[in-house]
Amino acid sequence: MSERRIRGTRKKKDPNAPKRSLSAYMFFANEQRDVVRAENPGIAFGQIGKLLGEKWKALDAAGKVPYEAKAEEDKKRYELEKLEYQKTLA
DNA sequence: GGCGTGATTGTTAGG
DNA sequence: CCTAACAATCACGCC
Repeated sequence: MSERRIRGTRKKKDPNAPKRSLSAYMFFANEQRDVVRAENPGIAFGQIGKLLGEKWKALDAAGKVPYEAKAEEDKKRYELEKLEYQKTLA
């Protein structure tokens, strides 16, 4: 039953809440957003979302590499904040 | 020792 | 301001 808790009501979890990190999608979306939207002037968000996601994997495992790479480095970013958060929280 | 959970991340668009 | 598809994530805490 792991239905990704559809973001209905974000609840607080930690006092400092370091917030995890981004995902490969976020980095990929960062580039697609201006690209996809540029090719789809006036496209509705609902369509972009789908069209974006299908293309996301549609490109190539190596294509997402750069995004993955950033996702990994971003994680480290969160890793640090969370570490500091734990220490400061404790 | 292995497990599941929840929380979060960012984009788009419009009322 | 918020939500919803789209996807990944993945660290955290726990017995």
